[in-house]
Amino acid sequence: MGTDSWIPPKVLVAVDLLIFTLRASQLQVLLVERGVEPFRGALALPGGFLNSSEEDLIDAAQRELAEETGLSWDQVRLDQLGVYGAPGRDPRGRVISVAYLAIMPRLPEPVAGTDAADAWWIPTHRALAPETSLAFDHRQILIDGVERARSQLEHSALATAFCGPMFTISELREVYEVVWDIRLDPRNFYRKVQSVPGFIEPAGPSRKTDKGRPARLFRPGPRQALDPPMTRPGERR
Amino acid sequence: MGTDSWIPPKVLVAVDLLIFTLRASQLQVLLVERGVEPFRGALALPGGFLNSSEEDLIDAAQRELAEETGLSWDQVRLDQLGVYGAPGRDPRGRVISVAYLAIMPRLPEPVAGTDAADAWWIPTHRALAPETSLAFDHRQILIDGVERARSQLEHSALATAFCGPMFTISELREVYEVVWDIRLDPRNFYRKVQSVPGFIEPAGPSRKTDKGRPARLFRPGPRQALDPPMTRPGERR
DNA sequence: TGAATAGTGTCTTTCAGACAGTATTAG
DNA sequence: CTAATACTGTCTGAAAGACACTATTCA
Repeated sequence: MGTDSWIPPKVLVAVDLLIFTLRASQLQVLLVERGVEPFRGALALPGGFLNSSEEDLIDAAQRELAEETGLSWDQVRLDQLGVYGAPGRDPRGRVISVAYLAIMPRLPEPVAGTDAADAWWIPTHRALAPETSLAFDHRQILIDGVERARSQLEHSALATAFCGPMFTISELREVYEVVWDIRLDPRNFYRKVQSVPGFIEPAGPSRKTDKGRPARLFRPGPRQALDPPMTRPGERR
Repeated sequence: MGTDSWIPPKVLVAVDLLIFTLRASQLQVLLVERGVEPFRGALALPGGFLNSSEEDLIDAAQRELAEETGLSWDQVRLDQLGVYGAPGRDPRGRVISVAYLAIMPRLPEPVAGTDAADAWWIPTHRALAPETSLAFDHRQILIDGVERARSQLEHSALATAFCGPMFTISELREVYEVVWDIRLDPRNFYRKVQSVPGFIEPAGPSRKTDKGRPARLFRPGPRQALDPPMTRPGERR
């Protein structure tokens, strides 16, 4: 349209990571303190620009994930959350950012990042509190990511990603209770979760201890899409 | 990391549109014939590059939508489907494409595009048939878009977007039947759809004619998220 | 022993699906 | 009238939620 001399603009492309985990019975997100302008000193999602014109987006996300957490490829599933590309979102110029969602199993240690001495787990409710200011449009990305995680618990086996390779049904129930911010009946949950084919599988006759009677251990099953879905109470009606 | 002289790469950004509608009891998608290389002569999704560094992504999508269909802003809802940015997807160089999903009401006329004498409605099953070749990775985008539309029918009021401002419950049912490719019991659907609060509202005492008894007219209700959701049969168990 | 958590059985309510039957139009 | 579609009523089976009960551990 118009003259032949028009040339489409090129823009910078970044990837940002929403890394969620469960700590202290809270949904927490990994945030870094920015060491450079803009937003120096503010909290932000870990991320960065593409390394080269040949780097795939998902590869860039996995590279950032490895840099921040030490976890690499096939240990953590990355889901594309969306693109954030409003013209004014980065004061340095036009940058569009592709956000990825990652879930990490509950870990007792702080972060254990490689070059991430400036990274912390922050409860999402605190990260989203009015007094916390996040760089760029990362507050909106975080809001969208929490909502995505909540939704994914219903229809996918995402919840098991919050647990280790072995877990009890109580631990799995805590994932739902924390992310959805509700209480679930342990007995109904117990049977419900086992009735979904392929969701979880018994993991040997082993057991585990905590406070009362030892619980059976399970591992994630083969199914990614849950059918029938886990129904979120309070959403109905 | 590394030297200070490293400069992140800039890439071209495109928007591509998945425009769906219902025609002849089929889910159809608007495709254009490419007039230039690469993929000259092949079918492709309508789309194009950002106009300028200051253009917002959604604005670019709406601009393309207006160019292809004449429909503008607030007439059609656009949902971001995702980013497609594999390094080799465009032979011209690195291009990442943001795909948007749009639903248009059923229209009797062909296309009525402005500059789109080379645009056609194609049934999705034909566009996805092995003998049809689509440019770039547009086949994958189409696959993802169809799946997104199917999923959205369950949890959102997207189905009403396929209808005009007034519709009968039979027309709404046809949307579900076509997109999900199933048959639904008209009587159960009739009550189910009215029991979801805010989904549809009676639109005056008016009526409409087709073949048998005239049907009441409805209009879209205020709710975007459906609760309880419409359940897709065949998905359960 | 009691406290705490794991796991089972069972009842009730709710809702999706099946389907008979009535209402209103065109021909 | 018949054919066709719109709409209503009712039954049934499956699943969600409530909750009593038993099992197994620790202190």
